[in-house]
Amino acid sequence: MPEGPEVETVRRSLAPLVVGTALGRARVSRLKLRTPTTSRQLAFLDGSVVDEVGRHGKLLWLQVRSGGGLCIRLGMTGQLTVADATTTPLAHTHVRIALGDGARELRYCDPRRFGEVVPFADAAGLQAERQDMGPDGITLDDAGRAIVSDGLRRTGRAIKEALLDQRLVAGVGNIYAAEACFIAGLNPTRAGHSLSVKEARQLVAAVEETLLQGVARRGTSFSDYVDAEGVQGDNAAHLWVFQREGEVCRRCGTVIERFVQGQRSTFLCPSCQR
DNA sequence: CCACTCCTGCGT
DNA sequence: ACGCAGGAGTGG
Repeated sequence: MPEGPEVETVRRSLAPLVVGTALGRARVSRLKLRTPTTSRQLAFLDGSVVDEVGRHGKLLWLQVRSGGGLCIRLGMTGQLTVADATTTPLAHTHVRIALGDGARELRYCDPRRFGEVVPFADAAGLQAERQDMGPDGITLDDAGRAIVSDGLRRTGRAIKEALLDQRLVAGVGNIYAAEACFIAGLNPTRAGHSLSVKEARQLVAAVEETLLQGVARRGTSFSDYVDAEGVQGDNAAHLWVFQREGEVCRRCGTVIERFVQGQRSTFLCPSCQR
């Protein structure tokens, strides 16, 4: 569920709740996440103070003073929240880590268990988790923009599938890939190498625009997604095409179409997108 | 490149 | 009962 903007919203809402706070004991359920993690593996965090909450693409991490920490990938249904420790956790809460004096705790809930909570020992360990990711789409600089637009023009893949590849640009998922293609006026099935230089640049600009809009609206919530305080985002009401099959294009009035591309749903306006 | 897999839950 | 869901890896 969560893409870059949702993860960034979690990061921003989580940071003030945990930075400068000591982590306590971690409790992990027996049900396995995509990468299994045990309470034992998280024991080294007990007593360390959180220095930073970071993000690159859809990867989120908490770094403690020793330089170690915790990487979190939210998968499709992950929620990372801070809650009063006396409240009953949601079903499918797999990890609970006490905060400060223990009145509150950090909770990772993930019904489908496609996400993961993985410890890292030091800066090199964190770097290893970030290994194969391209530049972060929310914080692109000129060099990053060039890497992404050049990468698009070099691939024979369909542009929407290319945008979903985290090695090209990190943080774009199924919602924002479809939205970026709409904003750029490009059919998602266009091959990357069919793009002119200008079209590739427009697509990169559209990726940035849609991701930044998502952040500004605190994420897109259809069902599961909430920030660290349990608050939903407002972006769903502002989408151009995603999940709007059969509705009319907000720009031209043509009926939005849905089809399957790379085993994922894609949406487009057949008249705005060529 | 494609199909399939890991899971649960919800809407039709 | 079935199709579908915001992710990502694997194996053919």
